[in-house]
Amino acid sequence: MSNIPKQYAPSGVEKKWYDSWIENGYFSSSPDERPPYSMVIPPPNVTGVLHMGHMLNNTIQDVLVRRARMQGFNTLWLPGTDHASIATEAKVVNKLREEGIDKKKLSREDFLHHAWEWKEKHGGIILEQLKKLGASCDWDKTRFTMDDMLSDSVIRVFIDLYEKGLIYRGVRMVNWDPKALTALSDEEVIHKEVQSKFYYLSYHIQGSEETVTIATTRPETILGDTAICIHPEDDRFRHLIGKKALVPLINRPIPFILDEYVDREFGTGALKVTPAHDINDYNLGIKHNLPSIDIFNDDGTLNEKAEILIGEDRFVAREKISRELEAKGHLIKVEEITNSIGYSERTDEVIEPKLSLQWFLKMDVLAKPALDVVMNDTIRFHPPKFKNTYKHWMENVRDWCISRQLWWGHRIPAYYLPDGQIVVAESPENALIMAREKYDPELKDTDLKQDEDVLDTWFSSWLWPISVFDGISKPDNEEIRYYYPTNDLVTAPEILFFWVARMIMAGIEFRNEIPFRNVYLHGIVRDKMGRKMSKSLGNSPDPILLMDRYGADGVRVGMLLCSPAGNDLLFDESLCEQGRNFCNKIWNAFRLIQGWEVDEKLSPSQESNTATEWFEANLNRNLEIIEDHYTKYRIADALMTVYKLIWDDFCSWYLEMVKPAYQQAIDAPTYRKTIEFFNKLLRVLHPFMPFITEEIYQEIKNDHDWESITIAEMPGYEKHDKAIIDQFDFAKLVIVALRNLRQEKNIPQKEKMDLFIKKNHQQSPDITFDGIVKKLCNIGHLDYVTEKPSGVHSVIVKSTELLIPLDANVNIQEEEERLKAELKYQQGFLAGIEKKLSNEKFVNNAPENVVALEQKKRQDALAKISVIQEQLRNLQK
RNA sequence: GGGGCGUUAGCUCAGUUGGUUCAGAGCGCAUGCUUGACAGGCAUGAGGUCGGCAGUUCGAUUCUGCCACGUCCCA
Repeated sequence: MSNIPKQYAPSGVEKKWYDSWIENGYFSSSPDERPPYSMVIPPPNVTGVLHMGHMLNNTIQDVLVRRARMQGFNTLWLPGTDHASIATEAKVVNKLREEGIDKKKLSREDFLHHAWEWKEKHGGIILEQLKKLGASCDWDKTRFTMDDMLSDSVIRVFIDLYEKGLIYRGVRMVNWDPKALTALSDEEVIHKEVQSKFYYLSYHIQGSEETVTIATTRPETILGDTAICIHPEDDRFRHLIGKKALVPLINRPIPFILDEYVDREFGTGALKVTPAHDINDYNLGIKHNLPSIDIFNDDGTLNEKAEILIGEDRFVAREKISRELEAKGHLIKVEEITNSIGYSERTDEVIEPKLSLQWFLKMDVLAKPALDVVMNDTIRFHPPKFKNTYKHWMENVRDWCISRQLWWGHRIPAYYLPDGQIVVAESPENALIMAREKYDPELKDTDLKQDEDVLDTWFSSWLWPISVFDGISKPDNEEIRYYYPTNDLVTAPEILFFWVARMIMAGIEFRNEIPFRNVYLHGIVRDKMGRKMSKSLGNSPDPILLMDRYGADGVRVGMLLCSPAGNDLLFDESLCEQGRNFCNKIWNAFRLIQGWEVDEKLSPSQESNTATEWFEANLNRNLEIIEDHYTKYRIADALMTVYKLIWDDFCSWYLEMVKPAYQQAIDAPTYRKTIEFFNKLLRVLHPFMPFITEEIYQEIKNDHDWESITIAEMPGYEKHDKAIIDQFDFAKLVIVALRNLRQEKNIPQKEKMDLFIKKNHQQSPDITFDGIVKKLCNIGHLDYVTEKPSGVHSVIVKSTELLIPLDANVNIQEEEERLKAELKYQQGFLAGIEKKLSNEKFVNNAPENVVALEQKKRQDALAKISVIQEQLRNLQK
């Protein structure tokens, strides 16, 4: 034993086995006659580095995949990354700026050259990091959303949807990011409550001395005002109908309109209407046929339509115009209010609602079937509570703005003719052919101009489970037919709509089949104070350092222990410590067993036979429980069950039962049984802790076993004997009671003691575990008695009395108090049951078994009471 | 303002059709353990009116309603 270190050292072990797994191709998959188990990774951004969210997400996936592999499925976990238009373009632009290069001066081709260079250099970091975690992906199948195969799919899908009339181009109010200079989808806008100023401004009425006061948080937008709206039933403003107000500073006359949209209680009850810069005003503008004056440039500065403050940034303009309004007497007062402001998810810039010509995908047709398959459990969400959230979103879905004013991404395959006609085709050549056929046979290639914009990144991600198998372009290829639909998807609820919902839509639309059967939604990793982990707070541990410190196995356990499905998890490094300690526990069980000397001539003792019989039954019972947890996607519970099975049942109970005395040998049958148990336990544990289980498996496996635990068979549960488990549960109570007594009476474990057992109420002794009780409690003589001897201390377990002769005098008074308290509790308990049983309504209405149960409880209580009473009488003798 | 989700031990969470001595787990905490697998360990123990108030029921942590608090989404 001396040559095995006392503490498990993961560092060398993990690299060694990961390399070996890859070398042997255990994670590679190609279609064959076995049933498939497939899963696609939620592709991380190429800009990303591994954070705690990835750790959790990928640990869960790896657990599912490794288990499926051991269950004999042909398992494919397909890895990859997405191109992250906005984030990547921002990174590349910044990098170029640091090198003194201005993006605007580059051609599209040159810029893309830089972007690809950046991607090749940094884009694979995160996947490399996942290997350290032990991720059992098929790396040969690694995909990227801008690979040719996947890009083709995106373009084909765009064309298909355009031809179906689901994609259209239109002017809409979009969320404009003036920093990234692109439109964003609704989902990319984060609303925050902020303190704002509420400016009360008075407008002169044309041809009158009168004024009207409106309130706004954005005084600079008055320059785009085209009406003032009042409630039709608001008497305060009735006399103004038909007159015109003058926009301060520029004196543009604008009409009054009537609409019930106005909240009479809010502000002054008169609402300025700026259709170009507010979504609600925009809708009012359409309804009342108002002109729309867009006063902003794309970068958020004012343009010539504003008439004044041209070229100023919107926030500078706000300050300047408020001072000028005040100087000219238009500013009545300023209030502080909190309101909700939209920010760009990527750049944190305040979103400017902006009218703009964009490409949209109609959602209603696609959403309907995608909602149905979730509501009728064709696709199951785990936990199912997210069905509600999903439903709510799908029933209120709005058209998806899919164009982005960027270069990095899939360029929209729309081509404009000189007269503004549009053709949509997969290549410029095809576009030209189509344009000639449809519009003008004389057209030349230089007459066509391709749309400058690219598609939203999610417009490629939504195809991911299909496009990674080339299932769009080659719908009948072997891989897509074999691996699709995938089995499970593991992701976070925050991208339920961004991604999950859209994948479901795409699956149904393009394959007429759901993309996955189960969606496991895990929470967000937060710090232990409940704050989201972020770079700026610096509260996120570096996963790589964590794995160096605690081992990948330890960190995996740490992640999983705090991650019940669907809940956010408060991560604490001490959880990894717990994982590491668990490794050590297993390691030392290995040391113990490895150190045993085996004697082939010995036959097993009665205790060892009982122990193996019990553990076998107990193991199977736990395998059944674990199976049930997996079925319900309760990964944390499955792990905790294994954890307790190994630590408590195997190490603390079983090994202590069969452990030979100091410097004694163990008999061969018990030894072999113990190795067999250990082997099974390692296999059950392997999906959670792949490295240490392989390390030990390789040491204890037999010649006929699988060459690696990664491809070994996952133990299934067998029918087991429940009786012996119950017998042991009682023995356990006895052992704990005796240990407790030793501690109370200060009797060292080393000191042998004798034990008399008195069964009551005609119960006959069950001696199955007596040998084990003697061994674990260091009992000298164990005898059954019918009368209580004198000078013994007694402990009651159920209705059995344990009687221990003690040298020291028994403290009668203390004993009496203890018994009286116990008696009181039991009598109270009995009274409750009696009350229930004497209630006719209960006896008549409750199911038979419940009533029977209460009667049994009464019997037990009565029995126990009589034992206590007898003891009290004996004490007083 | 509208909606979703949640509130159980000091912390993080289980509790599966209302009924077992059912109020649980892990961690933490307390007390005691130095030879012989493991102090990254062993043993024992203490902690909760199941957010509040009503209701349904023979019986509610579990079902219903209202309220409070937290959190997320939408406007």
